[in-house]
Amino acid sequence: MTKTAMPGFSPCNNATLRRAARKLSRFYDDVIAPSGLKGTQYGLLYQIYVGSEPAMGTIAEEMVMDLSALGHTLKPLIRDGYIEAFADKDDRRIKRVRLTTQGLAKLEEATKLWSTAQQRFEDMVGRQRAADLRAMLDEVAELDYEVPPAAPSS
Amino acid sequence: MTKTAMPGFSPCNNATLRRAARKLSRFYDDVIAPSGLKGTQYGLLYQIYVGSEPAMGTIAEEMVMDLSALGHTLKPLIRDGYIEAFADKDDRRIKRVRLTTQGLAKLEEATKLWSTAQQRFEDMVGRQRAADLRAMLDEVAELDYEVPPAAPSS
DNA sequence: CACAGATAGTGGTATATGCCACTAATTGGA
DNA sequence: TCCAATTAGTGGCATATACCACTATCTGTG
Repeated sequence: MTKTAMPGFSPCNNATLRRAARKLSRFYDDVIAPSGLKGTQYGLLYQIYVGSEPAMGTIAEEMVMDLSALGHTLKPLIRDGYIEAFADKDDRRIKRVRLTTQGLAKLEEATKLWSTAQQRFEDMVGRQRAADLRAMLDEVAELDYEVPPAAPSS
Repeated sequence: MTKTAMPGFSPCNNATLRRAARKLSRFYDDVIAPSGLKGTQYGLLYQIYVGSEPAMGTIAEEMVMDLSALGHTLKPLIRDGYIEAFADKDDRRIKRVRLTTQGLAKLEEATKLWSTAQQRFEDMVGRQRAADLRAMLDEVAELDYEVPPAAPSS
């Protein structure tokens, strides 16, 4: 292996993406912090808000998140009274969630903070470039990767 | 608040970035899995490899990662014998790390797998677009956000 | 030299996320 | 109708990551 001096950070798309995510998350987290929410939690509340009492599986799919991970992440929000869960009327396997009154208030409070973070970020990179970046990232999140089986012999 | 139908996933740059990171990480993780490493661990081994017995603080800075987070992440790799730590000769506060023989072998093994993931990803989005994306993400990771103090009165 | 202040890491705690094994509920046949 | 296969979530466990409080070192200055 050769130790080549790299332009930028690393040629690895994954490492680069994660690195940027760490940095940007910290920024949004810092700005949203006064509300008591983390950026991820804000996003989750928002996603639940825009959905119509979405099922957990639906949210997981939209957020490209593992279902069990979503369950774990939801817990603090339920514990703090921002979200409530209930079984679907027709299919009791399905668990739906909605914001509580308190959750909606918290979302509105956090949205004000979020706006300043969003604004500041877009002021720095440019509104259009931010939109382009999001489009590219949406695409990455939607790709159909098909991991090749290790032994496709069978 | 108005529930507007959004193009793409969410207008939030942070949520979009994290979502893409989840998806891409799972892909790289899956491909690298046969080596027993996670994508993040691979990236860390690589970073240590290209550095010259880097100090933890240096790695944390390069990876835009919290120092304590790095410490936690390093533990399994040390436990498994891929990395070893030692105190800097001149400043005993500084802890440096290097790959063990085993760690180097593992890095080489994982690099073969990583290449297929990297290749497949770039085949899907295009080599140039991937490079553009990385450049944009590098920029995001390097931005100087300056969170405004809540009470800038002083 | 002594000490206040700055630096580098550690450990604890909490959220973020994923995989796996398992349970509950539903559904599609035979 | 009844059971095998499928679907939706849960709980346990492990890594990823952050912040905070604390310890161990250095360093600059009187």
